[in-house]
Amino acid sequence: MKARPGRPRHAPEAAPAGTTAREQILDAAAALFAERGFAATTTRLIAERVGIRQASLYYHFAGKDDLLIELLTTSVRPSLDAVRRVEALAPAATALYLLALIDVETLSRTPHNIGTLYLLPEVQHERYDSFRAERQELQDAYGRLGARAASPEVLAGLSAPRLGELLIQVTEVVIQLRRTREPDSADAQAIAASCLRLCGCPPATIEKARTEAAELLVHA
Amino acid sequence: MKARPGRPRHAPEAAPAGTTAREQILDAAAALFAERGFAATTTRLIAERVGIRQASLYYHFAGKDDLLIELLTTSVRPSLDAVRRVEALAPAATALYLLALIDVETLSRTPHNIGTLYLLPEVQHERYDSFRAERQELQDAYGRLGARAASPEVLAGLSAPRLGELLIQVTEVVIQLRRTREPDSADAQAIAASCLRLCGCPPATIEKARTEAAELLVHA
DNA sequence: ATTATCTATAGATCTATAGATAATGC
DNA sequence: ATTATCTATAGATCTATAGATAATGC
Repeated sequence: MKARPGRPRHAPEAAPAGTTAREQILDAAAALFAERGFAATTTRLIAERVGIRQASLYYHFAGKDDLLIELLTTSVRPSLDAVRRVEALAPAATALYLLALIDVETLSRTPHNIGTLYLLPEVQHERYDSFRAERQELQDAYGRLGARAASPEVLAGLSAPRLGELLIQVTEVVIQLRRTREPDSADAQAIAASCLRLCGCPPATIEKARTEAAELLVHA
Repeated sequence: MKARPGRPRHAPEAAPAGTTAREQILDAAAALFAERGFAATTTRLIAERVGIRQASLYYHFAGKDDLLIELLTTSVRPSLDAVRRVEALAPAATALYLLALIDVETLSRTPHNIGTLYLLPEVQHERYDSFRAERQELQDAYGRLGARAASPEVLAGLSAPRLGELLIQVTEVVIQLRRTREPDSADAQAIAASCLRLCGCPPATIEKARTEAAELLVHA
């Protein structure tokens, strides 16, 4: 935590004050993993961006894998926290709207579009099981909320788990979107509304959810 | 094209009859790229799967990049063909439903879940510009059809390009879905219906689109 | 003669470890 | 003395090229 002693770096440089070496490394790794993928990112590249030598990474992390694991787990956390805060709310349409909104805002503001990491092929490996399990929790929550908010005819053609897959997929459009532009709050509202629409909620319900969600956000 | 002469392979083996060496290589590369990503797939691994030596790949392809380029371009083609067949149809809801349906079925049946390749970080590189341009065409078509099918209140909050992003994102849930199970035609119908619902189409319109689309598919 | 493969290998990485060293803190 | 870095390097790749060779076709 405290960053004090130790031999100085060869590059005396631009270390943003108040960040530990660990944080600097994770940040550099996040940027590179998101941009070029995991396998194509070398430890040398990460070190260069931090301003240290390649071998110095190993003082802080046991290997490249550990970097990705840490980045992945800290990235779902905020969404799962949002689930806990939101799930008990009624009506379900409002809860779902709010979850989508928070999720999209989080993905929008995360440095280096970290959501991209979910898409890396490496994440399918069992080494990252526990991350995928957390992600599945989030998806299940979307499924439960969606099923509560959905009209009966929608549910006839779409089980809760399938709904969860669709809804999380809709919110994550923001990851793709960030590749071409900076998402704004109109994007977030549009995405959250799309979730409800996909559930078959009528316009009045969506409008109500929108205002109630805005209300709830102010009070938090 | 003809596969005849040439020194025999060291592995006398299981080459599926009627496939050229080129095709065998592309197929092996597709499977590996989809499973482990581009950078993590070595030319040796591809060659092993084909049953040839690593260096023999270079007789057929100039390098790894060319493999990915060829796989990507042949993978959007069918969807763009579907756009041309479908775009002029009326009502727009039926056209959109049909496009989504064809697209989902294509992605469902493609060997090795090739859609996964769209998600590879390498594809962001300018080397793959022309693929991304074709992909953008498809997205634009979704946007145009969606805008024609959407209710006015939906369009108030969502421009055609944004709608395109959302709709293509919804259809591509099938890529994620294939990672855990074999999608069936109920999945395809549910996804196509979700596209219309997201556009704010009322249930009656969706039902009509579904039957009309089925009708049109039989006649093709 | 032509073709499709093979063997061998150069040159360029890349990850991770071993051990030295330049700071601060006590 | 402790800490965080450094230098140096082993060992394991990986891509791509050069040139040889085992088939078929003429």
